[in-house]
Parts: sequence; structure tokens; C-alpha cells
Amino acid sequence: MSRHAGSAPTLATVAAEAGVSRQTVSNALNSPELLRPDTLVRVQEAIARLGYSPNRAARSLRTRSSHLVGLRVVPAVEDSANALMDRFVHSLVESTGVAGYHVLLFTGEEDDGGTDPYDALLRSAAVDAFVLTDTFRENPQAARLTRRGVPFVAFGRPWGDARARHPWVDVDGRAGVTLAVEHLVSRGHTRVAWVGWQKGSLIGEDRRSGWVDRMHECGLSTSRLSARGEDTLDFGARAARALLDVSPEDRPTAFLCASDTLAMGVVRAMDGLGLRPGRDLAVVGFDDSIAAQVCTPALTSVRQPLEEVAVEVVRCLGELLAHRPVASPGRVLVPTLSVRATS
Amino acid sequence: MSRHAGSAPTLATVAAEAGVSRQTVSNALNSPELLRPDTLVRVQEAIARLGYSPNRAARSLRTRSSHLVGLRVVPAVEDSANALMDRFVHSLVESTGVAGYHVLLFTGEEDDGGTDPYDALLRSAAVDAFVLTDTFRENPQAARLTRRGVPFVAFGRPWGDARARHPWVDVDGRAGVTLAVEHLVSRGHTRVAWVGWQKGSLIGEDRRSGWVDRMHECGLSTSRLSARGEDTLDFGARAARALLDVSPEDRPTAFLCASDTLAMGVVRAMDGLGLRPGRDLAVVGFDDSIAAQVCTPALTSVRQPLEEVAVEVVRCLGELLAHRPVASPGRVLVPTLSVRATS
DNA sequence: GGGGAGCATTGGAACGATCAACCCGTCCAG
DNA sequence: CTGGACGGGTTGATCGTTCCAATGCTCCCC
Repeated sequence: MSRHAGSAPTLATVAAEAGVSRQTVSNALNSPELLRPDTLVRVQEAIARLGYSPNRAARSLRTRSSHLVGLRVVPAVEDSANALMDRFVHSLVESTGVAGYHVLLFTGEEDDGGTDPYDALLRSAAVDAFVLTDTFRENPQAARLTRRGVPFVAFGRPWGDARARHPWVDVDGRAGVTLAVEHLVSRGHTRVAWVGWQKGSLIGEDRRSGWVDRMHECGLSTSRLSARGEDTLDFGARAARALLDVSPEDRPTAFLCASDTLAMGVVRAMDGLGLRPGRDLAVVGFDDSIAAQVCTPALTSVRQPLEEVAVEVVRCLGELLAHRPVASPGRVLVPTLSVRATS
Repeated sequence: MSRHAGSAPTLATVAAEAGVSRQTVSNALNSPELLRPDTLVRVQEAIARLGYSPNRAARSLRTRSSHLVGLRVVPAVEDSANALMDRFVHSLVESTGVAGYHVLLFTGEEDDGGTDPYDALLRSAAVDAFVLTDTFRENPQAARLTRRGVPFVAFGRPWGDARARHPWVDVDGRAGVTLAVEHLVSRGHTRVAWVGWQKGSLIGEDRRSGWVDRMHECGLSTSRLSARGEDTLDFGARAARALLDVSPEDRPTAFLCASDTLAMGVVRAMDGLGLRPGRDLAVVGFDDSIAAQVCTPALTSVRQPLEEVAVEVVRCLGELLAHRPVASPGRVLVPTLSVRATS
């Protein structure tokens, strides 16, 4: 089999070069323990000499697995500090890489008209599985994908559905907020306000419970110290103004927020009132976004261990694709607190 | 050919369902104009009924093209406001999507030891081409890939190499800075300082030239108003302190920075000196990062039209993969100015 | 009615990998 | 002495698609 110069080497090329059969070369790559050591060396030398790497399409056609993991990217929201994805995506790519997988990005809404991008990718065998990240907004994605038998691992607990059996990894928001409360209390704060998300938000309520419980455990009151609304800069600012618009002795001395976006809103409102974050009032955010790190004064924030999350997600993915039963459905990781100038 | 229930439909399945041959089904998808209208309808109905979509691995094996575009993600630098990638990646995924392509992410350094991740992906036919984004750091990637015959489109001019012939798309940094100068001058500023990157940085010098030239055109001096160093928060702060450490009448009244990171550094230094951005001194950044939008006071910044860049990159990619000669090697897009509180 | 021309459609052969069956010699237990 | 397992390897079949050459069919004109 002679091939013209520009063409990439194949199994057959390597086999001829090494003086063995195609399958032996294949074994050298996939089950080297089957070969006699000297044969293995000979094949490996031939591979190196020719600069051969197996054609992914052919391998994928035969084995029915693409070694690709799908990840849907959602439009970045302007004016929102939520740069979680950037960090997570990178960690994920890194983790999947060492596991021999790659990450495939796609977009598209899953309208009910049958043009579900998840389905399309899976049917065409373009990906082996998905990583779901939108669950932190509590959408019904997970349940739908489970119903369709789509293999996936979620970043985020199945909040709404207690009997969901799919694998997931999540960060303990409640514990993160608890850390923040302890930090603020240790700095002498007694009136710590909460600025969070709507009551309907289960994840928001989880984080908030860390505030409520730890405050009470410290013997501190939480009444008239809570505001809940949408996750925007604007709401954060409105909430802060409202919470500060009381008699001096009732004013909070610290703001604990469910997101950096809200915290940035609080800072903006304080600025309008001539108050200085970190000196007059403490502010703590959640997510440890880049904005939190570079703004002035730098924002204290709860940091999610996204790198660990990614590693754990990939581990689950491996189990899932090996058709091993996933031991425990989910795993919760603990965040840390990045203390900066605003507290 | 009978297949068990769980198995996905193939061309043959559809062909049997529609009462035609496999090739006819293939034509219905790839060259529908070859079919008689009624046959086409019959086949399309069968496809819809079975929920068939072509197996990408098989298609890719035959056509020798994966319809995937590789994009290397670089580790996100902490303490840097550079969230360009987030926006760009999303736009890219969107653009490639409508062109029938997907984006494949990978990491890894290209050490000279032959384990170049670009090479590996290309040799295994995993991707058809690459999108290069690191050229804005002026690395020699482009030249190397050109030498190896790797198809790619770069986001960023081939700064170092005037005779590079690969397709590229870039944003006119010089024009962006010119915009910023005009904005500041129109607000009455006469002493506008530049905080930028090292002299060796060609892209940094390009942006800086917008400042130098426009200032001179406005009859304003630039002497003793320039600082150049690394792209960090810390250097931005040091530069600002140095530039302000002069007699009052020589002090700059505005800072124009080569990046948001530097601008954030300037803001931090001003804060230390008791100066207020937007009131005492103006500050303008470059990139319009999320941090610029949410910090307080919000940072005026030059915004790159990343969405347009992505569209243009994908257009070039199309030409490249169709083996059409790329008309002009590169294209330059014009940025805009997002005016906010700091100016 | 015979013979192209032209079009819609077909069967067979790749594409490059893995899987399953099989090869023959050797070694071991029964 | 014999049946079987094991060694390291080969060969043909197979995955689902597209390319290629060839087929059948219709239509039209002489």
C-alpha cells in the first residue's frame, strides 16, 4: 500500500514499517500488555518515526464513542459579574484532557419542537455525554435529559427533584455563607444584612440558610436585615439603600450577598450615599469573580472550588461512560473565603 | 438488516423505511436537487419519522473533515480583568454553529518535543482547522503553524511578520485609543497620560501611537506623560503613583490605559492617594471587561467588537476550508467607546 | 420503433479503525 | 498420551457514510 506524500500515515502504513499486521499496531496502542516487549518497542519506534496518530473518526466509528463531551455555553450576561464559567470551562478542559477527552461547545435553545441541540448531538454520535451547568439556575434540564436517557453529569444539585438519580457535583453554598458570617462576626459585626435572590430560588434559600442559622447560633438577630430580589447590580443597589434607610442604631454594619453582582450593586449604592466599603460598612460577595479581585476596594468573596468541581465531574463522567454504577448520586464540595479590603 | 431497539437509525434504516437505496438518502441530505421532488419528500418524511441524523464519525471518516474547529484555551490569569475570551468564545460558538461547525476546546503547551497539541489534533483528523487567539500576545505561533501547513485563522495581526500570508482578523487598537483621546479632550482634558505595555510589545505600541498622534494633532504635549510596563494591576498602580508624583501643574488630569487591568491599577493607586476617579481625575481602560462595567465608579473603556470578529473569523474559516484563495490576508475592525462614570 | 440523451437511482468499493475468529506451537494437568 | 488453555500474532468482517461507475427509466426525435 503506497500512499502519496501529503497523506497521513494509517495503521497499515505503520504495520508495514514495523513489519507486523495492522491489528498488532492497534494492540500496541490499546492493549500493549498483549505484545511481546521487543515487538512493542519495534511498533512504537515505527509510530514515532512516521509521526502517526490514530484517526479519531475511524476509531470513533468502530467503538461508537467520540471521546467528546458536550458543553452548552449560554450568552454572557452584560453587567453581571458572573464570570464563573470562564474558570470552570478551563478547569474542565484541563481535566477532560488528562482523561483523554475533549470538550465540544455548542449553543442553541431546546425548544420543544424537536430541535433540541442535546438530542441532535447525541443522535449523530458527536458526543458521548454532556456536562450540564445550567442547573444552578434550577431549570428542568436534568429531568428532561434523564427521561431521554442522555448521559450527563451536572454541576449543581437537582434542587427541585429529590428522587433524581443522575450524577452531580455541587458546591455547598450554605457552608460558604456560614464561613462569611463567621468572618464578619469575628471582626465584631453584629448586624449583618443579607442581600439575596427571590424566595423561589432554592439555591438562593440554601445560601441564605447559612446566614440565618449561623447568625442565630451566634445569638444575633436577622430580623429586618434581609432583602431578596433578582440577581442584578440594580437590585443590589436598591436593596442596600432600603436596608440603610432606617434609624442609625438599626442599620446593618455589614452586607452579605448571594452573588458578586449583588455585592457590586451594594457598593455602588454605598458610593452614592458617601459610604466607604471596608471602612464604614463591610461587604462580602459570592463567586470570587475577577471583578471582585480587581475592583477598588477589592471585594471579599466566597470562592467556589471550580477546579475540584471539574475534576470530580470528569471522574463521574468516566464512571458513567464505563457503565459502572455511580456509587453516590452526588457530591458536595466546600468553598473557601477570599478575604479582601471590603471586610 | 434488523437492529435492536436501542440502536440509532442509520442510512440503511431510513432507506428501507422510504423504499429507496442508501445513496438516495445520502443525496437527499447532501444534494437534494438531484432527487425528484416526490422522492425527496418521501425520504424526508422517513428521516423525520425515525428521528435520524447522520453519524458524524462515519461522515467524517469518508469526507476527511470533522466539521470541528479547534480553540486552545489558556489558563485564566487571576487578578487580571481580561475577560475578553468569555465574550469571544461565545460569539465564536454561535457563528460556527450557523456554519455547521462546532468548537473543540483543548489545552496544552506546545513544547518543542514533538508533543504539540495542535499537531496531535490535526494528525488524528480531530479538527479541520484552528482559531488562534494568542497572537494578541505576539507569540510565534502563527509562523510555526503556517510552516507546518496547519489551516487556521488568527484573531490578531501577525505583528512581527510583515510577509505572513495567513488569514487574520483584528481590531484597530490605535483607532480605539484615538476615540478615547477625543472623548477626553472634548471633556476639556489637556494633560492625558498613557499607561501601557512594554516598548517591545508591538500591539502596545500600536495602541500607544493612537494616543501620541491624536494628542499631537490636538496640539497637546505627551512628554513626561507616559509609563510602560507589564500588564498587571500592580504596575498600573505604580505607574499612576509615579505620574502623579510631580508638581501640581504638571500632573495629568486623565489616564488612558492599554487594558482594563492597568486601569484598575490606576484606580487603586488613586484610591490610596485619596483621589476619586471621574471627579478628580479621569480614567479610561481598554477591553470593556465585565469588571469595568460593574465596579464603582464604572470604568469608561474601549470596547472591541468581538461578535463581529467572530463572524469574520468564521467567514475566513469557510473560505480556507473550501480551498478558495483568501482575498485579502486580513481585516481590521473598529472598536467603540463605552463611556461610563470615570470620565 | 430504434437510438441516444439525460436524469433519477442503484450497488459496490472505499475510508481507517476495532472486533471476533482463528492460526499453530507449547505447556500443563489429567 | 491427550485435551485444553495460553502465547503472540494474522485475517476477514464490520461500523455508517460518501464517491464512483453503471444501471434503468423516460422522453424525444428521427
